Amino acid sequence: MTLTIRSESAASAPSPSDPTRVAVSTVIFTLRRPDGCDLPVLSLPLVRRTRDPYGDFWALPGGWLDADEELEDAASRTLGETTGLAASYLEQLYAFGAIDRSPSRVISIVYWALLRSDDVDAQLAAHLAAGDAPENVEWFDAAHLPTLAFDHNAIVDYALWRLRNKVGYSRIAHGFLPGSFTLAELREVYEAILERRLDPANFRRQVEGSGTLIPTDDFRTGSHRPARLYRYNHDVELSDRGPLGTAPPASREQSATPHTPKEAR
Amino acid sequence: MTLTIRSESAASAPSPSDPTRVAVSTVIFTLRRPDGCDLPVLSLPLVRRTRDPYGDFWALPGGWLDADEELEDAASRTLGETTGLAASYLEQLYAFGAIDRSPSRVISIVYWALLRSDDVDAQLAAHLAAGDAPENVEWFDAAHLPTLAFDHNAIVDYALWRLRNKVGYSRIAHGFLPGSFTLAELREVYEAILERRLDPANFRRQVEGSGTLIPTDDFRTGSHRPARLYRYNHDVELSDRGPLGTAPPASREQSATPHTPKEAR
DNA sequence: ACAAAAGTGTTAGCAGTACACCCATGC
DNA sequence: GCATGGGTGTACTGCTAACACTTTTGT
Repeated sequence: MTLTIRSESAASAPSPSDPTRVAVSTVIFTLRRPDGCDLPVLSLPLVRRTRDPYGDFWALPGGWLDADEELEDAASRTLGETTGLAASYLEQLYAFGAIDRSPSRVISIVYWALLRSDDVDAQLAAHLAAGDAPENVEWFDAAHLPTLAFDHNAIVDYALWRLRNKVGYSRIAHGFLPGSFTLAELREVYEAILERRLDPANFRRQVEGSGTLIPTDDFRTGSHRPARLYRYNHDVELSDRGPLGTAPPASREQSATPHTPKEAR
Repeated sequence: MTLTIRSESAASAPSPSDPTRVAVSTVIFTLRRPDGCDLPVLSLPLVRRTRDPYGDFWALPGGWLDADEELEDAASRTLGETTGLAASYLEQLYAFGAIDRSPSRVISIVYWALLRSDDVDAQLAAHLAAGDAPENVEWFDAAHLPTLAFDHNAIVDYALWRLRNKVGYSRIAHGFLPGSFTLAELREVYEAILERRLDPANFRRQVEGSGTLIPTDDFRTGSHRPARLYRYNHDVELSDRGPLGTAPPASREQSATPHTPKEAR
């Protein structure tokens, strides 16, 4: 007698009444400088839920996965709908599917993203000027979140852990910055993420020696001695995500191109 | 005018005719010593598909996610159905959901697992003795796979990358070994995974200094000078998976407890 | 002139590597 | 005895942390 083993989708499909649904959510990080404070802090946008379950709770931006939509596109879409911006970095975080995380069975495929600080500031200023700020979206300090809907607190914790880890062996810190920046600005990003001061001298040597930065001929002036501006060297792509790194939709375009926010339907 | 932004499951559920289905597959690694060869090689079990799409192709073990089944349980279940064993290590790898990866939309949440070599050898010997070896399951050398069904070749590549990475900063190598083992056996595991020889002297110092091993009073005899047996120190759990590390089902029980393979239905 | 940030130099310590060497056992 | 793997000692190298120091600007 021999075993008969099933492989994926070899057997009949699940019954159509299967209530398992797939959602895509995104933990969106940026760095914001609180008025008066010297060090920027990690912030993320949250959406206030309008109905049960968890009505009135804050939740991660997200939505149901469209049948003909790539996972990463769904993350980009909801990110754009929430912030009106395009991410400078986007990566899958984890698939959360515990049975009890929602009254009905929901599999959430969660992404995490970075937004350039200047993009965010510009968008907020524009909303302020036009008076059309979305009223159910708010930016929160990542270190002081309220109780969120579902398991979203745990999800943010995990995303923070990944960010802090990844900043050590990859160059994602550039995701918060515009095309050119000073070493002090880059160091400030690292300090905000890692929550500790770094030696300017050693930081300079490390990052200069890594070959990931190209010095420009421009300088940032304004206070004290002018600082040279650098830009990211796109030639060196370290194998951050292994074989997945370059394979998926290489939408490594311009992060400066803001989405057109979809207005209320 | 204000934007109305949806958060996950705030809006109405997708139409019930939505054909998106969720599957769970697992890349299962073990180390097998090819007859005569001195160095063990990474191997994984594959399942031959019996129907289209990709009929007769080899594929990763997996199946549809049951509505009332945790993701990790689904991985354990199909792993047990395929091998008759329980994994010594199990972790989520990635959620693959490209639209064109299957004729119908399938989201595959893929796990990766380790099996103890001695468990696998015992199971194979038992099947040989009883003559009930499953005919549609076969072990393949991870370095020389045929063309697999769906995107499973890319998935295995990614799993291999994760394994090779993780062996550097965590102690998953023990997942291949029984409760007690010599340093040479542990080193052999590292050498097989990393595909390069390691200096025995330096390897000893590194692993002894890490505090992850506890020396026992037993020795492995048989050839030349007896070698001390060590066992894994379960007290030191390095934060492999961050906040997710200890939270999920802490089924860190005995890997020696083999599943009862479910026979053909 | 002075404060403050940009940028350079120097040193100590630590981890990884290479390799020479002794120890204990089976044959 | 001798081959073989177990186990120890030691020197070298490269990276990091710490910190003294020079340079260049705004005020």
